[in-house]
Amino acid sequence: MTPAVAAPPRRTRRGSGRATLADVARVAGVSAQTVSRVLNSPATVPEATVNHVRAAIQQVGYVPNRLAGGLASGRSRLVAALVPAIASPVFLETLEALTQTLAAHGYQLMLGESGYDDADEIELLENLISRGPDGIVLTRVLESEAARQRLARSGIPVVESWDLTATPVDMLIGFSHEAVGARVAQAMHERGVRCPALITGNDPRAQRRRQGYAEELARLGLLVSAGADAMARLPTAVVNAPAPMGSGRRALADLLQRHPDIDGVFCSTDMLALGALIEAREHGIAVPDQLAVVGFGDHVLAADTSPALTTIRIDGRRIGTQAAEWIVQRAAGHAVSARVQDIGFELIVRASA
Amino acid sequence: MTPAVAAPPRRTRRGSGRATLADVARVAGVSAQTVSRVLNSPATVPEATVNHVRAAIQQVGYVPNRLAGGLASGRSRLVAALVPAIASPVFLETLEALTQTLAAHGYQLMLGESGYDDADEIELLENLISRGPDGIVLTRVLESEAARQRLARSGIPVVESWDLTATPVDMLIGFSHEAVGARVAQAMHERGVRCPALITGNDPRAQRRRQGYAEELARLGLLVSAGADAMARLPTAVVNAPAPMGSGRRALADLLQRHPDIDGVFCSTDMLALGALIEAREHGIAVPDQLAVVGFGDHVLAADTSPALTTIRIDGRRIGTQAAEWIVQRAAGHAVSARVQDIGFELIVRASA
DNA sequence: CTGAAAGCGCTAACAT
DNA sequence: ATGTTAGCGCTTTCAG
Repeated sequence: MTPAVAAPPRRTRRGSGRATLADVARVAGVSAQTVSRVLNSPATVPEATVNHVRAAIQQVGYVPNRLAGGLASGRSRLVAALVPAIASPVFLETLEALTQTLAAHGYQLMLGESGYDDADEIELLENLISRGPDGIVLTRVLESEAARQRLARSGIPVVESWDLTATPVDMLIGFSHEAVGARVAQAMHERGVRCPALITGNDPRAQRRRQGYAEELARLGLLVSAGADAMARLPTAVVNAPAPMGSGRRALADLLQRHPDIDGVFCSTDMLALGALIEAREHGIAVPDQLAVVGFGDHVLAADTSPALTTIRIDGRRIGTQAAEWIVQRAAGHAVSARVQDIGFELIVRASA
Repeated sequence: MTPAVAAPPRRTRRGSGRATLADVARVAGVSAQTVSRVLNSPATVPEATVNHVRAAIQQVGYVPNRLAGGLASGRSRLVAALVPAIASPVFLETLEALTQTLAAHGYQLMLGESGYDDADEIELLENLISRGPDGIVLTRVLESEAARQRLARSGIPVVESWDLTATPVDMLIGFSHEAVGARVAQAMHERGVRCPALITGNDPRAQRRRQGYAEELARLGLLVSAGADAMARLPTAVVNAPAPMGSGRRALADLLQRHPDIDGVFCSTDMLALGALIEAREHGIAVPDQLAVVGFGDHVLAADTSPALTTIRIDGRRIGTQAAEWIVQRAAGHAVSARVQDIGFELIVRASA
């Protein structure tokens, strides 16, 4: 009897049970490396080998583990998106275009919700960064300096969007909210509105539209009351964002009471504008003849209200598509041609103004 | 001169440049394992060590790499959600609750868009699975057998939702679409509707609501035309899903032409119901006196239309929260108490019916 | 064109 | 209570 030789202590950690590259390699009779090449750069492998390996992949039902791939390559093919509120419809087109474009390139979207305050923003960013995303898309510009620095330091490609700023962290695609306000002011003027008013949410970007609107109205001589500060002279109702339709109704009722002679109102979202339309009808005020109403966002309902809503349209899909393409390019090591893009906006003239 | 000894070939691969566990360990003068424990199970480490290590973490600005952690532990703390269409508002509350609940447990959501056809479903699932999610949430039940098997085989916890089925892949939370239809039929009956009609999308679940509605109406003796097939006897307009409001307007116009005497209409979405409300007004038909209108979904606008919309409310947030909790429990190795949950629905009676 | 070795950053298993 | 070792499954690097 041969003396029993103690087997070396075996630390066993069994894997997931799923087939691995090595399993495929064994079946195909090649090295793991070759299988990896077939998967990632088939052009560098002879066609016969490619086919042979692909058959083995099928046979063992291999699904790559991209966590492992990401760890080894430093490219996770994951992109993080941060939105203020998922349930808000504004960014849906952007999210959708982002997801679709990323998917077309083999990337996957991770979704984070930041809320409207900056409080936990850093923590959330940290959490997303810990997943090693190849890019981060924000549907706003970063305001907190801490968050800006944190992101800049991370070296991860960042796209800020839905706004413009002189100091983007990295890439930027959006439009000028001040210009939107000014454009609506001009439209009011062209329509012959004499006493324009405003219903607006209290979020920073709506406030910037408010400013552009008030200043352009002042320039056009459409602010009747006296004073240097255009915003103070404009009949205005401010509501909490995100504002439901009911807020628009109450806001218009309030405005009409305080300023019975208003004959035009710019609403900072279509939702508010819908409320205004309904409230106007209740008051027997004809839209657009007695009151011109302009919204913002070109909500799906805007074309179907009666009267149909005149509004500002932003190409949210384009923002998502461009953000995705920038990030994919960067991840592929290519430089991005333009890092800042102003996509403007469009005034959609319908019946309400 | 000492003979030059060839240095052993050095395969160098520099990492990301970010601080690692080992860096923290070096600074703190402990092993990497201890740092890991401080991060993942601080209760097992003396407080003094915890504080000491935390200071080192701060000092080097360490952010864990969860790709690596996920690979090593087999738990990615990533959950995949698959929705038919991101831009559709129906699942937003669910998505939001899901994201929030997962975030509270340190998990992150990956979002996938399946479209309304099953074509690329498997491919998309494969893609998500390759990321090693700790769970998959579907806002539907899986219909394709291939996809069901694929998921069952994967061993990943799966939650199907927004529907019920006798054969869930794994966990299930939803409600009966047939029961919704039947409940609306009863409501029509209680209101004294004599000639009920239907405007419906052509998606499978709307069709099941249609069936429940038609059968209950037949039982109540509210289908005037003769025949055995309840669905065939119900005045119905079918539109393509996802249906915009305009489809509802056209559908009602069409119905009124074909069946001038209808006095109640169930719309398979609130969006269609809004269109019906508007079209009724154009025709000078009083809602609810001449025409009762019931929607589905309790859209944010439903309470603010005039007249306010009677509709069916589904607790989408609850679905998201429960799905997240189930998956987190499973990932923690706990068994889940109930694998199937019927959350029912609520008829919200407002002015339109 | 193909393969072997090394290592991505972390955690599980074992040992002290 | 803490450390050591051996992977997780893949890709990069280098050698043929």
